[in-house]
Amino acid sequence: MLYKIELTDFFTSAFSVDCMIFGYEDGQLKVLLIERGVEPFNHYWAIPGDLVYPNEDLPDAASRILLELTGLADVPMHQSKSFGAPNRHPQGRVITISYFALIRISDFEIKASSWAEKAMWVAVNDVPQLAFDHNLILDSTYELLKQKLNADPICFDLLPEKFTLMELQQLYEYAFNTSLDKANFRKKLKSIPLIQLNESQQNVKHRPAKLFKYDASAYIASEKSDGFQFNL
Amino acid sequence: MLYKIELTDFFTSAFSVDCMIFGYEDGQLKVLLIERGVEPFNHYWAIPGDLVYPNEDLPDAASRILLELTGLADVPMHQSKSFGAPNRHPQGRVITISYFALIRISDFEIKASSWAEKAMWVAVNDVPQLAFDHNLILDSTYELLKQKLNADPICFDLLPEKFTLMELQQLYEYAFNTSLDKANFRKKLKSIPLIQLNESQQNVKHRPAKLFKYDASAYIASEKSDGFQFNL
DNA sequence: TCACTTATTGTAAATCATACAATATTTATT
DNA sequence: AATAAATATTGTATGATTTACAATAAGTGA
Repeated sequence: MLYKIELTDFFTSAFSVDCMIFGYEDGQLKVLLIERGVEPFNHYWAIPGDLVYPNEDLPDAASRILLELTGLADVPMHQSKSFGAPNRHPQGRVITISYFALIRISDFEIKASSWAEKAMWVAVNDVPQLAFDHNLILDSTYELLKQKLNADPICFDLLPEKFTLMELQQLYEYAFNTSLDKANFRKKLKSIPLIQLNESQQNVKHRPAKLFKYDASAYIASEKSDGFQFNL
Repeated sequence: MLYKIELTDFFTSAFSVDCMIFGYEDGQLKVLLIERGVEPFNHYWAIPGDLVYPNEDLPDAASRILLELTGLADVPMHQSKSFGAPNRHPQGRVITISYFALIRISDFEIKASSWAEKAMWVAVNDVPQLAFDHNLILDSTYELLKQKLNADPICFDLLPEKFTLMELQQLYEYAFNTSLDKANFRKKLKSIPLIQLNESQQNVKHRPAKLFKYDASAYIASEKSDGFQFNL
């Protein structure tokens, strides 16, 4: 490390990055939280985050947090809102830039980093009171995530590589707290390039569903509207 | 002022707010830029911005910039992205949180604040090379603005209070660089509460169009979808 | 009054959304 | 092996929305 950093240097004014890690498991959209072990807000659950290093770009700081906690690298980071109310941190002025990442829970185990022992997946509809203004950050980020789920094919980052159409539908049903018609949902999916595999679900006690893969390159190739839509 | 602030205090690490002020005039969507009078980037055009004061919340800083430059208060501020590349500011680590506001150009004159003498409205499609990473900031904010123009009825913040449907259409045509069918555009507008006034355009050398007002309270009353749409 | 220009409304075809029904395919049970 | 149960998958009819284009209306200026 090139810099010797004292806490007192940060706490005249500092910036942090908070990183919400979303995953999908057991039919629920979940976010990875950690239990704080120090004051302030000792023993509160919180969004993982850290101060930004002097020579570190913001997305790099967010990726670092993700890596330390999950061991995952090369995951796209989505910037969410920034928060800077003067008293949001009791010990000084800290502005935080929030990010979120979507990962496949099955792809990894929570890593044994310093915080990671106290990490927990929590369903987004079941989040407790968090440290600082973290409920505010999480709520507004969840709203942004929902917007992006409607606008971009990022749902596939949450699902296993091979998934059934029903799993895809249930992800949307959970995220938007709604219920969708199976037949009509499949018709909407026709606008998205999915590859049907010659494989089926295993170990279900009924007719198994076909597995599908998302064809990202085909999606990129088909240039999307990008223009006027007007859904006021 | 409660705080004595030295530049050297800010420039170990500091946060700033940049505030893009959009207006609509002469059929063009424009943004208010200022010419810098100091190094670095002396004589470059830039997005108006300032360091955030120690006890100031971020939207307040953005509103302060808007007020100083235009004399307008109580204008909703929309948060855009934050930028923090380590070398984006040659004199130190400055993370900026960007905001934008939509105003009616006709409502005001540029105020004679310290910067304001060098302020200029520039069409968003005709922005020169700017100081720092301000082109990046402006481009990503314009994208965000377009998204919001499709999702929320904020277009009316740009138009005069009384406007013709053709003016509204031309705003969208300019913003999305497209051309729209007049008849079909009006059908889309049926989903938005507009009040037709008993007034018409003045001083045009052809049949004058009827003037309309936007009925914001009626829009709020009609709860909007908020849910699943899926425009992938 | 008439030509001109733009505003405004209308209409038919195509496309998409919705609700629901029907069929298909597998597992579990007899 | 036949059948029931459960879910997957496809189909269809209706209505709503979008689209392209045409027709009509209502001002201005000569």
